[in-house]
Amino acid sequence: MPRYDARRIESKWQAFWDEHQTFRTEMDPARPKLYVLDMFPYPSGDGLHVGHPEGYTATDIVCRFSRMRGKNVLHPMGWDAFGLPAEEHAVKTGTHPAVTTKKNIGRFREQLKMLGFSYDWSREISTTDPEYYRWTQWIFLELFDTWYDPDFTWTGPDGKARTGKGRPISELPIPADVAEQGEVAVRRYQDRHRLAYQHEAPVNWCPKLGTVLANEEVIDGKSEVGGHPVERVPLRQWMLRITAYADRLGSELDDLAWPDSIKALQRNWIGRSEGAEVDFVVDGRWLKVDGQNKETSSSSAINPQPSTIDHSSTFDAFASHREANGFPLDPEPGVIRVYTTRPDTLFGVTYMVLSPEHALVDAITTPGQRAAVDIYRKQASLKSDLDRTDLAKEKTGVFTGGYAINPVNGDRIPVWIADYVLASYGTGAIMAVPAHDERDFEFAKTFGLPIKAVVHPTDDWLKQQSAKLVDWLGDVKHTVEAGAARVRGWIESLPVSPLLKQGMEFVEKATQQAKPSVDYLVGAVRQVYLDNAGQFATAFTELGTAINSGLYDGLTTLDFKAKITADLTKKGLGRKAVNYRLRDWLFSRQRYWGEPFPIWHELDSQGQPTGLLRTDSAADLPIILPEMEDFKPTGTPEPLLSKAPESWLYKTAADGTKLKRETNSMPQWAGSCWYYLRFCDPRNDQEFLSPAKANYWLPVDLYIGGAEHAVLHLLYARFWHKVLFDRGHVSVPEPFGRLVNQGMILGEMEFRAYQTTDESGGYVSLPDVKESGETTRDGRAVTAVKQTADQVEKRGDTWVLKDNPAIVVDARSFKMSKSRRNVVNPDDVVKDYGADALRIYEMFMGPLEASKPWSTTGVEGVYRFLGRAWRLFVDDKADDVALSSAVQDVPATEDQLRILHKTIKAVTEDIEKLSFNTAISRMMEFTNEFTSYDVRPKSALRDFVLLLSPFAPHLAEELWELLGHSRSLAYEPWPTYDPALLEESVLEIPVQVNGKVRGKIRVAKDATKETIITLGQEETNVASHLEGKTIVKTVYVPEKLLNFVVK
RNA sequence: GCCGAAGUGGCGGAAUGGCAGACGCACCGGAUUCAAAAUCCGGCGAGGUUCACCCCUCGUGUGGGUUCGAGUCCCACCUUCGGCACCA
Repeated sequence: MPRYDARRIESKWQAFWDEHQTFRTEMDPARPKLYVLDMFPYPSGDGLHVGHPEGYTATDIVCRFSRMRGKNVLHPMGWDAFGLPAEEHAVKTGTHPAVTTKKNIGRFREQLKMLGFSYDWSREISTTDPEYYRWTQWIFLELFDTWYDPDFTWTGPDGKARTGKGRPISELPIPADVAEQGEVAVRRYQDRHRLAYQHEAPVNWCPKLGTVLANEEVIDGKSEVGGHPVERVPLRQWMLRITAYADRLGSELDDLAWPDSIKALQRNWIGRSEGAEVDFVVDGRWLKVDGQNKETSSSSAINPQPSTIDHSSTFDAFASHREANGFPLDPEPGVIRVYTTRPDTLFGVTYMVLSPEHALVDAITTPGQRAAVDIYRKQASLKSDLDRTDLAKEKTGVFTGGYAINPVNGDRIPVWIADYVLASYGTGAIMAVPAHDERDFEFAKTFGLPIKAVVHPTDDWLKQQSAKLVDWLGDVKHTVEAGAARVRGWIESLPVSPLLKQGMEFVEKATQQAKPSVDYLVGAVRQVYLDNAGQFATAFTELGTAINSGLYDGLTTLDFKAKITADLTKKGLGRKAVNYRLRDWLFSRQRYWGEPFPIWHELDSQGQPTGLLRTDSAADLPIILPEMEDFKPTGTPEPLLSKAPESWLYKTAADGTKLKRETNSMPQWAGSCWYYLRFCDPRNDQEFLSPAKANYWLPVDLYIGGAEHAVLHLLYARFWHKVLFDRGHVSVPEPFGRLVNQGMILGEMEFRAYQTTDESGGYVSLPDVKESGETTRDGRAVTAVKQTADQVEKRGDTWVLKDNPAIVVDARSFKMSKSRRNVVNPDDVVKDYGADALRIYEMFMGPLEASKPWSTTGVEGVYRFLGRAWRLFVDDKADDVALSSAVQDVPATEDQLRILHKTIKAVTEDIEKLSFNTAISRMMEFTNEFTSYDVRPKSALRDFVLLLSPFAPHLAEELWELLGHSRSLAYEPWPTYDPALLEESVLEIPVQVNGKVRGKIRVAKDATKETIITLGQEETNVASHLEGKTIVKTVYVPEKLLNFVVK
């Protein structure tokens, strides 16, 4: 009984592919290449998840298809194997992370082979392999050896002209005053300019656990394990200067064949904004001595005497100095530099805010305010980023007592500190324009600061603000005849704000003169706005026309911005500036299981670091992780590697300098940033990648993976790639030409009814349950109880309990998770239905990019399809596996050829579009049709096997062998279709009357339009709809449709 | 709040502006079988009408619009999901 036996067939062909190295790939300049890549998996101890095979099957189909179309396909797989879980396992059990990792990789590899993916396994790599991380360290040295020259113009090997380039540190110009100070000063100067540099940055230190935590281990300010409080403590860190590349990372997205949504996500993350930097001199802090500016003495700063200082002369001195000397690279002491995207609102500045960490805070604070300022700064420093944003929406801040001078009009502006201004963005200081910025508006309202409108709002905005007035306009119109008194009474009856009241009074006046209209209302609201913009609920932050801005009045926002930026530049008081939301990349971790840095710290005679660095040479690489047995945290924020053996930690250089090794390790991103490069040349022990292979294989033509990597991994990899590009190691500017994000596979649909937890245990309808799902709207605790599909039914748009239709239940699919116990294990699916069924099911579920819920019965459906395909060839009632007698060497009939060629066309085009679900349904249709034939031409079935092979490769190879072939079909030419065979000799044309189908006619393919129209009119049902009407127009779409328009 | 994606039968989904619901699941009926499983054949949006075939009305989140014709294009809105969130 040779039923379709997936297990037998699949293990047979997996062994065959392994033995014959069917998918081994070599570079071949004579053939076109295709590089198809899956996102690098982390080999977790849980093994493969059903989400993995989704993207992997998609790429595998493309690869198998492309090989058959003559492409030289690179399709590799490897392991992103450094990372926390293996290390945590080591802390718990003492098992070395390398051991755990090796075991997990073994399991993953076995599972992937079980699914029949056509990887070139000879290229397998793991980031944890010293022969791999040797080159990760080498790339770090390249980053360390590079500085970014933003003004360098050049044309790359891609033929595109660029401004800005990563250049060798040896080419960094050293300013004369630095050079004068000697070699140490020069080295420190260079270190400040490298793409890899050191910086004090906060880490998540958890005193209770005695360890530093990664960001993903911190949830809501508490440790993920144990829920202990986490502190932010500053620690010396390695940073990568990704911000230098922010502009190119943004602009070079344009040419990539990536989903627009992912591009938008990256642009959003980079967050480029254009504006201006403007300098405000602090009142009383500018003294001109002998033509040179000099800060007033610190004593006068502490004891300023505003009464004796003529602040206009402060500003005059400052302004004339700037007029002569221009805008300096860094502001002078006593000058606050702000960044703004709205320089057109400079006339509306009513206060300024420094971030609590700003360097000028101390100097500017007056004695009277010092205590308050110090307390506030202390509080701000204890708050985590989270406290500063989510939890604390209320604006807080303290006045410093100091003032600065507005450069456009000489106004004296109070300077505050507040934590809504971030030290790490822009210049860490802002000019506040409460009338036209939402945050400033809230702050000003909280602290009673003036709000001065300098942009005339649009009518649309005024209308919106007066939405209630506009709504009532209709009533006003109707009541106007009744007289102003009645309007007045009506106004009095409303719960009005001062704004409304004033607006209404205006309306009332208007009604006495003419018919009221929206224009009157807008006029009223405008009047109120100009009178006091602070009365409104929100600030006007859109573009408008300048008011209260001196000579600039009447300019549009855009014109104003351009003009004032130019004017400020001329006076040396400001300049155009660009800022990014993107921050530099914190590149070090305090962990064991990561790549060691190839860096040494010089020590002085006391054994203390001098701050000077040395690197290992490329020849010293790899720097192997030290052997350690104890992976317990150090108990301090010190990295775990500081517990490494002395011999690993220390050495003495040839010149006698004592050196200590860097004890931070690299983050998991490091290895996954460049693995796609190594796959091109995985065993090269001379270079990270040979230029010939790079030129042949790069870029990756198709990259498929989950959207969770849409921002970080893809941005980091692009950044490294661009540095390697600038340094001449790769010749294409972008790593991934085409990117596709697979959607998430959710658990099976669940129905859940809510029940109260008290003894009554009554059901509660879904709308009565709070969004948290824990209590009802009136506060009773509830719990969700799973219902089976036959306990519920659909009523209208909602699902309800069959027994109690008043109770609406929750019907949805959830993300698969261990805690929810809805995880589907691919091993089980393969055991029950086979790898081919799993592959086809995952592709048949829906569009690749969409999220979709798992369905076990759906797997059974495609399994049945494979059984049908099998029985197309094999008589399952025979004793042996042999071709069915229905399969014969006869020519295919016209109908059969048409079906076959339609299928070839559809499947080919669908694979090209990555529309696998529709390709599969076309093959199902073919199978259904051919099942009904008692005689099945071998030639047609042969082509069908080839079409099926990318989707169900095991079954296809087996059938191919049954058809009498001795070689694998992996490199058989892909079937082609003959357009002439697609056409039917008789067409069926739907006939519409006024756009509604009223009948169908069958006509010969070559029938004339006239014949078709006549036949259409004669069709019985059509004729009945035409009766008594006049045809005013006849629309005929050739071979598609006929439509009569009648009256 | 901002940005992005998506709303089509009981379910997953299909449809270059041209017959809405291909294909699959579930369900129903029939054949085969001693019986069942498996398999094969057929039906399957809602309502009306009809012995039946037919035919009619409604129907792609809501409301408008463009068009001979809209799931598809335009405008406004609602809901769900994902991302960002004091970025000046």
